Amino acid sequence: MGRHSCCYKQKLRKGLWSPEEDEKLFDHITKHGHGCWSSVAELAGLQRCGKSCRLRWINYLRPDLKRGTFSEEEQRLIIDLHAALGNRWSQIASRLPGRTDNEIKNFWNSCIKKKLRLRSEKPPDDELATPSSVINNSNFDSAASESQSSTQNLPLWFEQINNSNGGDTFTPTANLPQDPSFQPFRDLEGGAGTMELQSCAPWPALLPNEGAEIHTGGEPEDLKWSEYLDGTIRCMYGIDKGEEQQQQQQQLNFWHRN
DNA sequence: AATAATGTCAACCGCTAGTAG
DNA sequence: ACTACTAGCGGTTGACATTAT
Repeated sequence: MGRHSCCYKQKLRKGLWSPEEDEKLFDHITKHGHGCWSSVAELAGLQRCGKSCRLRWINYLRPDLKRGTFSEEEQRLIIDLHAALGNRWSQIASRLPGRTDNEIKNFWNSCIKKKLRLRSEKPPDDELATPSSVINNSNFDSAASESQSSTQNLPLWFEQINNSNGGDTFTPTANLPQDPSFQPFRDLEGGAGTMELQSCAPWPALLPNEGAEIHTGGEPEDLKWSEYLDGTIRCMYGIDKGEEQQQQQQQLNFWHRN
């Protein structure tokens, strides 16, 4: 299977949509529906490929879209859903009416990524840093079950960063590493593409699976943020590949019942 | 005020899955 | 079974806006 055929077509417009193009597309779809996307552009009198029209409709023109920043409730939901589903943005978006997968993905990659980065880069306050021995599974069990079963509470690490305004007033409260050169992942000897989540990782307040292996499929320096976060969250919540589908199904069943 | 650095977000790219012929 | 095509997805890019120096 090759590329989408429209990619080969010449003289099609790319880049930002003009108000006139938006109007043409909106008018056409509200009157006739989109039908086959590849024919929408032509029928609407647009020099665009069908793929571009579809994206513009889904991400911007759809009348049921919600605008503006994410509410706290939505943020909670995104974090919970990402913990359960990983980078399945479309599935996450399907649980947030009026929000698009693109929007959620952008939110995650800018806002939450930044918060995590801040968290991992801030040197710990000596009096607040807690040795890894404080971490224990009983702490995690209650927090993890709370996080997974409820959308009422943000994970502690997120609350801490969120409340810090991302500025100089940041005051970590739990489990930060003493060593500023601390790296959350370390190589396992002889295991290419395999890393271990260090104890006392800088972002979560509680770690369930200290020492759990994370298979990244690449060298540490090649680790992408999505993999980094996904691996982190899997480790935090004790989600292994085998159980993941089952958990996802249970979660979906729960949602469908409610 | 000018420039650089950083953040945000719309849009594109490349891929897979599904489907019709 | 195979091919051609579309829909949809997640990753990435790049233009523009904002903030820092």
